[in-house]
Amino acid sequence: MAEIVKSESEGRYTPAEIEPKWQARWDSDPTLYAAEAHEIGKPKFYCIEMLPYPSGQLHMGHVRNYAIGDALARFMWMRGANVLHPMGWDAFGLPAENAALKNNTPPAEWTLANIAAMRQQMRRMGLSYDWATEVTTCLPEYYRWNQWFFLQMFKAGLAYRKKSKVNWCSECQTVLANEQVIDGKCWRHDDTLVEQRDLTQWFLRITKYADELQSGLDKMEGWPEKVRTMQRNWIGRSEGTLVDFVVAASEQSVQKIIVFTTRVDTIFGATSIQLSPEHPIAKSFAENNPVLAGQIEEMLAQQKAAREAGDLGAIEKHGVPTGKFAISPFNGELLPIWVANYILSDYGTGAIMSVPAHDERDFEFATKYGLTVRRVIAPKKATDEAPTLPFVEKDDAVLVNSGQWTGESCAEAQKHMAAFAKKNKFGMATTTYRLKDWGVSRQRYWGTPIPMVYCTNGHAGVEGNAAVDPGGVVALPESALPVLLPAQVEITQKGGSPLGRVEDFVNTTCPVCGGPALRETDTMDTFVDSSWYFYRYTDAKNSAAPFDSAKANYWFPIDQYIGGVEHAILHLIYSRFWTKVMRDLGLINNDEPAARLFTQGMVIKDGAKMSKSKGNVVSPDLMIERYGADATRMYALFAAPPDRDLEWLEEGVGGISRFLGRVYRLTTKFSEFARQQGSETVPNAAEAKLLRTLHQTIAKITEDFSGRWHFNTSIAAIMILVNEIAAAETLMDEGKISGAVIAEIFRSLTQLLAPFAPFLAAELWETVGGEGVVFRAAWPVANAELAREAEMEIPVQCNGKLVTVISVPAGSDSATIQAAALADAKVAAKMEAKTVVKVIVVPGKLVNIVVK
RNA sequence: GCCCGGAUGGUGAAAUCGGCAGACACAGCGGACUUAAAAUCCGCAGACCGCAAGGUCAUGGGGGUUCAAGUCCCCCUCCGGGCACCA
Repeated sequence: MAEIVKSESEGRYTPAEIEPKWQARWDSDPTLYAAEAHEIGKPKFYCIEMLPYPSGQLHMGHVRNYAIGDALARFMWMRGANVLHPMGWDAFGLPAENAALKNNTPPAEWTLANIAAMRQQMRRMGLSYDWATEVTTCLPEYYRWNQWFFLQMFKAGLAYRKKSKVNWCSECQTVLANEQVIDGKCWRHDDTLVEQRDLTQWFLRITKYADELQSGLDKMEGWPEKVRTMQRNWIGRSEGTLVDFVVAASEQSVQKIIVFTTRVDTIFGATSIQLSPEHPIAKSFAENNPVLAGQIEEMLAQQKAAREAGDLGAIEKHGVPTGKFAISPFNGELLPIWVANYILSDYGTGAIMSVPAHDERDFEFATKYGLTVRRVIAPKKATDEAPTLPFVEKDDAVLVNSGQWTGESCAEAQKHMAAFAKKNKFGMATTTYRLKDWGVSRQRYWGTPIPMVYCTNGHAGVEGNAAVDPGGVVALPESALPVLLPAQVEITQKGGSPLGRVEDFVNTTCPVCGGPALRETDTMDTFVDSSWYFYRYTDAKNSAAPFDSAKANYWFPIDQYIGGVEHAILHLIYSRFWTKVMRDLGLINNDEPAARLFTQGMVIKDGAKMSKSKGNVVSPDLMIERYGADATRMYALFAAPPDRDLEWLEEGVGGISRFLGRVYRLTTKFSEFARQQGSETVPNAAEAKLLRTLHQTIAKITEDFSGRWHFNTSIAAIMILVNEIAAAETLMDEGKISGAVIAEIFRSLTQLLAPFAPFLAAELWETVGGEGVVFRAAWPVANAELAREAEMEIPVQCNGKLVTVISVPAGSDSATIQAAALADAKVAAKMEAKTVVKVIVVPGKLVNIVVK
């Protein structure tokens, strides 16, 4: 064996030198992180982290998100997959306009400068993105396809205009989608109450897919249950029955009140009909009844106020009788018609049947106004006392006092009664949703122009408000795309769409008649941009189509999508919708965008989410400067499992940095041996021990990547390995560990580190003489034989309490273990003067001796 | 109100299938090296009692199942998140 050359002058670990060196090398090789041709025959792996808004600065939440995705992408490369790992910029949005106001910089300039800065930060982090596929949503080469999709949806009847109540944020000076209103406040301004305004706006018909969006969730096993639950709640599917109640003695034509109920089985217990104050029939009753009209106005005002306060539930229930009656089609009974402030016009039909005996709210209301309460549901098992009202159970309950349905279970009766209603043409089973169509118009500048014009010649058949809509709505032909966003725009907070003040933009010609026309001056919600961006990654330079279907079909669905849970309702529902639309347009084959979704936890400092307002922001740049990118990202993976919140402790980053320094020192010190291709010999005890830990570590990390993603324990395992190598340092110095073993240990260690600390791994791979790029070197395979322990430590308990730990040869059977346990001196002492009742031996785990 | 998470040392956490609770770190304490400090290395460390050997108590609380419970079952508390007069 060669003499060990000790190098006491080995260099210190200096990430500030190592990292820029490798960063420059990687930058100069555009193929390094590029996906390969589809024909390559490798399994594909599409790994994406959610694209950031280019605010100008990466924050720790980004670092954590990208550290997870980057580790996975690198691991998959090392496992031989064809990996697509792209990055892009969600570049339209209000902050650019705010910055423009503040700094007098055009939004485009501000945004592109931020992108350049953040791209550089990402490089500094050592993230493995294929920049050739970069997507920037504010560039015409991208947003022209938003416009193209909008035209396809318009043609398909999925994009339409309507006047309706919309959410208005006075701070943003724009309309918000329902999904952007959080507890009655703006998603960007949590101190700004959202107002309700009547405006004519563009909507996308997401409700057409409500059923599929809901049912698809059941099959999405690769998504967190939490996200699926949130989406289920949001879509709010509800199965029930529509029932027509005819207004008795209608003077004019027959008036029908259509009621939606999920409990048609309780209909014999209905003792009144309650209308929403906006209900057309309520309004018709008010026409000749000024008192009622005034009361309805009051209730409308209450609802508006409550809606804006974000707490509809807080309204005190209040109603007024109209003096009119409706006929129950099931028993011909006359029910008084009321108008009530707790009935919402935008859910169900805006009218309910009130069943006080079997509904909490109806009971409260009936009690307040002294309305009749009639019991029509009873527990299946008769009890001495009737249950207290309201009795809302429907399982193990049956109908009473309900005509021919008396005695049926609630579930049976619901089916039979809906069928009866349908047969007799006064109702039917139906499904309603809480989900509303997606309002996409924004009265802002920095977004995708909507490719529609209004012809001043007013083509026939188009409805519209003349003030807003001077003429007919005309879609531009595809050849007119892109509708470019004008560069010179005065940004003010004055309200109204900024584009409306750009005359060159507004005035155009009608593509149908050639006459003068006005352009739509609203822009699209930025969530349109992010609804399909990951398809564009697969063919980012395509100027003839949003993407090539063959390419998208190769890569989709996304194998792993990683991001924050804050997008559970917004981006993650919109992009599922967009996927289904694209599928129905024949562009793609997949029904869902992502096979697996992972939502990482937040980064916390001093017990609160990092934010400027709390002053607890830690800058990634500062961490990189002090400890290096490797230590920074490795800490983000080490400090907590990825799905939990992570407390940022700078001392912890220092600890990781020291650990990496130890790895660096040991590896460089023994690099001469690591370069040797030693011949296989039978390992001695110390060698076997090192190899055992190594192969256990390989097995553990490989498993962590494929299942639990608990990278904190993966990194802990690497630390254990390094601690053991350090403990064997003297033996290595003395030549008692063969060069072949040293080579295997250090090479594998370098590879195990590669997904977590890529800069150091690249440096050490060179040091140990590894061939090619470490991120493409085949991931080490755990050798079960080498990983096996020779001896097993078996705890011995007496009545469940630990007495001692014995050591037996690995693989010993129960009898051997039991004999060894009973032979132990400490065990014998414990059992003195006692009777052994039972001995439990779990091979490989423990022995428990039960004594009396 | 309904639905999803979560609660383990001074701190972040580990225990993957019911089998030694606290791996791996951070902070702390002690020591080596140093004129000194930093860096590095070695060691100690759940709480309580005890000089020690050792013992007792401990995974938010209370019950239960089991030879054995952080882990399973029942009830409760607190924290985070989602939905909510949704008929």
